[in-house]
Amino acid sequence: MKKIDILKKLRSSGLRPTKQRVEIAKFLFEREKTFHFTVESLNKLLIKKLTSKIALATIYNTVHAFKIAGHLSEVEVRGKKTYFDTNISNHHHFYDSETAELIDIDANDIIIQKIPKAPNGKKIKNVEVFINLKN
Amino acid sequence: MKKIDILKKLRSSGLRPTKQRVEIAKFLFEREKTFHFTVESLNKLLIKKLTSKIALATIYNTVHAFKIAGHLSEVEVRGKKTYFDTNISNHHHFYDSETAELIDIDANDIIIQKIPKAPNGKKIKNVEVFINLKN
DNA sequence: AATCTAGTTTATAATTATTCTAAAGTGAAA
DNA sequence: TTTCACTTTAGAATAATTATAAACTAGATT
Ligand SMILES: [Mn+2]
Ligand SMILES: [Mn+2]
Ligand SMILES: [Zn+2]
Ligand SMILES: [Zn+2]
Repeated sequence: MKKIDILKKLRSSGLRPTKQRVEIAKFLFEREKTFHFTVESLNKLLIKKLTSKIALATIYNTVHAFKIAGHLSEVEVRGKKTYFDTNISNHHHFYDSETAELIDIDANDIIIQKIPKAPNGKKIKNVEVFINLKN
Repeated sequence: MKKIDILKKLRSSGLRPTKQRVEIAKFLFEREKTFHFTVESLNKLLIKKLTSKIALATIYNTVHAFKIAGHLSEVEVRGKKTYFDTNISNHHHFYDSETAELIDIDANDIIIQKIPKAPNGKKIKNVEVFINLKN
């Protein structure tokens, strides 16, 4: 992912490209594979990577803006912390509760044959499949 | 659900049948249909139904004990509060974010035709399907 | 370049769901 | 009745998140 794309992600999220935001955006989006994280885990990784630390509030604000702009999605995981996902396409997850780790499942790797119709007056927005793992 | 079953639920959860616990258990389990709730919503309903109010800590403790004993299950819903479910069988949910309401889907009403195999050394514990609704 | 200003970062406070604590209450058994 | 382990309860503690407000910065304007 090029610098110009990083700047585009920031601007399309209504964020001016400050030093902190560029660091966060580069860390999130300059990678090949999906990245699943909580604000806490992201913060720890940023501390390891950077020389100066970024205030938690800035990380919360930036992540939130990316989520609103659709550059990050939120994954519902049992527990108190919110999980975010750099994969914003429609997809599913394995969840390994031993390691608290999420693993992507491509939408095409799950085929649902039968599904009930939505309740009266409602439509289906999306279908999320969550596969819990054990050892 | 008979009084004897209520007492059985309490005892099998390691709880002595006190006045408060019996009230909570009757409210949760003496009903035909599935009941989805948060501790906050349960508390509000109990206040309406009962003359004396039960301490929040008692509600938390009792619900937690029922969950540990397997008499309640926990449903993962986007948001900060924990949702509980009197339906402890394997099943799925519609979620209406407008009303913050869960609706049960019988396990037999969803058939998954294709599913990826679990990662190395792991097995599938269970599969949860969550269908988000819109208007 | 110096100035200006809206937007930003940060430390800290506030909020909220949940859990903990410790003091007072209860009830079955001795 | 007395006892004592178990309970309830109000309030304190905790943890994730959001809000606040003062100091700072990036760009735009002179
Ligand atoms: Mn969660
Ligand atoms: Mn949740
Ligand atoms: Zn994902
Ligand atoms: Zn249910």
